[in-house]
Amino acid sequence: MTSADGTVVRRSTRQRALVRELVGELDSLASAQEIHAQLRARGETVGLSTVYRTLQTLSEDAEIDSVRNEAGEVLYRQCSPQHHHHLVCRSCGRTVELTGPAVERWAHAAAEEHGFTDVSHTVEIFGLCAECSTA
Amino acid sequence: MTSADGTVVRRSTRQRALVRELVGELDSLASAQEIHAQLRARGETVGLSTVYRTLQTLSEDAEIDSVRNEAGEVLYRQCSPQHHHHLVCRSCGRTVELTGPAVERWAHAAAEEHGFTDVSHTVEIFGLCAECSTA
DNA sequence: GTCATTGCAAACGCTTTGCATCTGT
DNA sequence: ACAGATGCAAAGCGTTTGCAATGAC
Repeated sequence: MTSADGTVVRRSTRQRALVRELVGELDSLASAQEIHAQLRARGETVGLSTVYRTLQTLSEDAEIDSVRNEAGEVLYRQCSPQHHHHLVCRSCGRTVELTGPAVERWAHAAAEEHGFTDVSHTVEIFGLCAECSTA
Repeated sequence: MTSADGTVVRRSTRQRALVRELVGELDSLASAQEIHAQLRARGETVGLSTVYRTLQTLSEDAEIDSVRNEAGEVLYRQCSPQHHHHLVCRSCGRTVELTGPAVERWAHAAAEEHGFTDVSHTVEIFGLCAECSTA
């Protein structure tokens, strides 16, 4: 349901707190399955579907970011509130946040030039980080 | 296997020709399933797995481009040989090719600055095209 | 007490693969 | 004839969902 101001009501449960906490500690993008595995590794008992559902709602509520990797998996991470993009290591998942006003401008200019409205864009850079390059 | 110069050998079959032809006629991105459906609609008999495999090899051979949409499906389209990006209409699927040397430079510079190697990037702009905006 | 949330197992949708057959070379 | 290509059905894989039980409010 939704409360008076239109905000969706979310109950605070043990599972939700666990997922939020773990995502907050991440220093790289992680899939729902990895997050679930890490929680279980800590001895916590959380259902996989609960992790999926929680990550979805957290993402909807803009508490966390989600991107799709080249393999089609959805990866999550808690990020800075401002708009930005990611530099992602294909091997270890480490991420670096990038802000690129130039890219934003380019995207909007290109879109408007072709009469497009309601523009959004995706920019992801994948590569091997320094560590994974040498390993 | 591979021929002397390392190029992968591809036999020219009826199915391969059909897929290549249909993709060549596309004016928007299409999934393997859509391509398969269109071929069948024309009365052609091609197996779905053959379409998948053919699109993969065409993509490997750089004859066609592939991108993953927000739903996680892989979409294909025949494109100009040079590196470029897409401006895609969320409503009708129409695409416009964009070349943005500035973006390429930005992506590579950002990656190298952080010690990343073997860099690739994805830049997709989604919006509503002029027609779909007014409709 | 209500109703969101949970957890399991089953279902889903896209894609890949095993394997016997077919076919380009 | 050899080895790639095909097509079917089955498997894979990440993700979603139905449903009864649980727990937050």
